[in-house]
Amino acid sequence: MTAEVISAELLAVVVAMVGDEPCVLTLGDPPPRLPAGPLLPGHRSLQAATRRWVEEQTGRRLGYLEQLYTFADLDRDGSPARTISISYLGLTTPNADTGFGAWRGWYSLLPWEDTRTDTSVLTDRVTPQVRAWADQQPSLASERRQRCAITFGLDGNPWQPDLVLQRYELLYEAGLVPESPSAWRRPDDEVVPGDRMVGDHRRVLATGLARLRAKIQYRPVVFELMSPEFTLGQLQDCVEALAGRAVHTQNFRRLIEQQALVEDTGQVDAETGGRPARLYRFRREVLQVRQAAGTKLPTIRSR
Amino acid sequence: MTAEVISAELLAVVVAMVGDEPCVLTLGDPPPRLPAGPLLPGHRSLQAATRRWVEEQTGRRLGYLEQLYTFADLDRDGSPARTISISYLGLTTPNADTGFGAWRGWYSLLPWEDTRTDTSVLTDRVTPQVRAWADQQPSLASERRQRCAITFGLDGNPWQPDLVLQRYELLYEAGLVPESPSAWRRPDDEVVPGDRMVGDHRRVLATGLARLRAKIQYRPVVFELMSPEFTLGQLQDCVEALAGRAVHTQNFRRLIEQQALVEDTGQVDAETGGRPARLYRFRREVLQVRQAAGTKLPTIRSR
DNA sequence: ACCACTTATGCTCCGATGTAGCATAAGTGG
DNA sequence: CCACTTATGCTACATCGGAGCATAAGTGGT
Repeated sequence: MTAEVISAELLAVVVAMVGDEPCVLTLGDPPPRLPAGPLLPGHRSLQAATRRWVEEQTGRRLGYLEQLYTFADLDRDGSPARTISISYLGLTTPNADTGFGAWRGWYSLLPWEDTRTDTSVLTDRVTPQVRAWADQQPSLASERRQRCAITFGLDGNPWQPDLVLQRYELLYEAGLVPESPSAWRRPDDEVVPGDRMVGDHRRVLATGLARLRAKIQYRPVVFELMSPEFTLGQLQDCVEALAGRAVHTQNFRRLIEQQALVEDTGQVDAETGGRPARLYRFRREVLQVRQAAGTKLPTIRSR
Repeated sequence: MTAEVISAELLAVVVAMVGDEPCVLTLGDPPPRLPAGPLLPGHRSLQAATRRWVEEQTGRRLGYLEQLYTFADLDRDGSPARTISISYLGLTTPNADTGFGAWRGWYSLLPWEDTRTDTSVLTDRVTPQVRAWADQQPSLASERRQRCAITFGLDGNPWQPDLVLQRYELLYEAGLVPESPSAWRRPDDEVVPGDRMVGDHRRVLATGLARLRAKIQYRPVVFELMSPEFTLGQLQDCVEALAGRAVHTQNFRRLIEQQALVEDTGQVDAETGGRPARLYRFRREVLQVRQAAGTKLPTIRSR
């Protein structure tokens, strides 16, 4: 009974805003994959190893980086040798975009998660399939219906943006994503829309998205995705893109201001298409003080 | 450049309430250690492996179990071969206590974290040492002072219960815990009180405690530590023990009731030493609905 | 029986916070 | 000059959270 021989791999979900779209850094295709690499003897720490691999494979330096989750189920891929995957979430800006790899929109990979303006993907392509799955097995129907209603916000339940992972897992279980074994060779129209990724990378992406959506509610991490100076409108767009939903503008501004998260630069951006907006800068000092207190976001406007 | 050969180990922080004391399951001594074991080929998943090892080593079945963090820094111990440690947080009740291992009070291991009634450890033994460390290097003093003030709630900053890990790490850096290399052979009175553990297990414990304190604020996990029926007073004691601080009783009750987390059993417990208390039962149904909404706790009574 | 003390429970006051909407400012392109 | 866009200021109102007062119903002691 000796310990299993194992190799460990680092997996990075690197997020940046490209225009109005939240994107993830991917390599190769099709299907695309996340930057990843094995843990080597020279690596000092897991975090350092992740930084190195991302830099080597994509030519990009990461700023913010936090550990996400460690996966090691036996059936992750077909192979008998087990790989432990330690995943990280990184945040950057797409500036100086000289690297390799492609910024791919989150919502091309998980389209049902974008409920900012158009919920037709959700209501037309996902919800019906999910409901059908629930009713498929009469003995489980009531339990499944409850679960669907909560994770997808059906039957009067609220849509909860940060249940990303629960939604993906339900779709996987239901065989509604092509990665699922039970979706083997299902035709495209019996499957939910959204580009697939290598292995379980789409699940890892969902884990990252879930974490990020949860985190922006209590830590000022949004600013890691902004350029040094920005208007409150841009900041709001960013938050809305991440959360996948619209926010009450006036309340958003008040909240940001009263928390003293930003300071006025005295400059204005006239390129807004409307009244020029003031430019602000993130007050990095608050990172010290706000270890716990965090950014609060106004809860979401009902439409 | 092949992948490093590695073994992976599961580490469990298993928590239960023994009387009024929150405890962690430990083995051996001195110094005590957390239940742990290598990942073996037969293990289906990391979580299953953790369950097995805990059961085998302590004779206890776990209920709630969630992944905490994965450690793999090169300098974790002296050895050149790297071990990846994947830590889990488990919650149980100490019922049917037939197993091996000892329930050891959190606060014998991290005494400064208990600010429920007596803060003398903190104010007499920890704060002065921490302050001294900050002032030790004039060039870093201002930065360090800020950090100390925030993590330990000095100079008007609020005490934040869930900064457990930050506090431990500061003490470690400052050489104020005997585990720290820079505390090598320091006499006991130049070190902060609290029993040490094997390796970095005390850091892992701090990670678990931090997670738990954060989590009880937004998920109804406290109930995993309660027996099936309990009074609101017992529930409050449990929360206070976990958070390490006192809570306003009336507000606590209001909060629990208005969230409909519990239901009245119709019975009473006359053993309270005062007016008999109603017995309640956790409404397991809410686990479904409350995936995100969570238990809110009233913030803390000022004394 | 009465008293001091303990825990349980009900209720109110008030300030902070969050939600929603109205109104105005200052640009753009026709 | 007008219609439209985005930015920004302000207010009314509901809800929530924090703190305290008051009462209920047990205990043990004299």
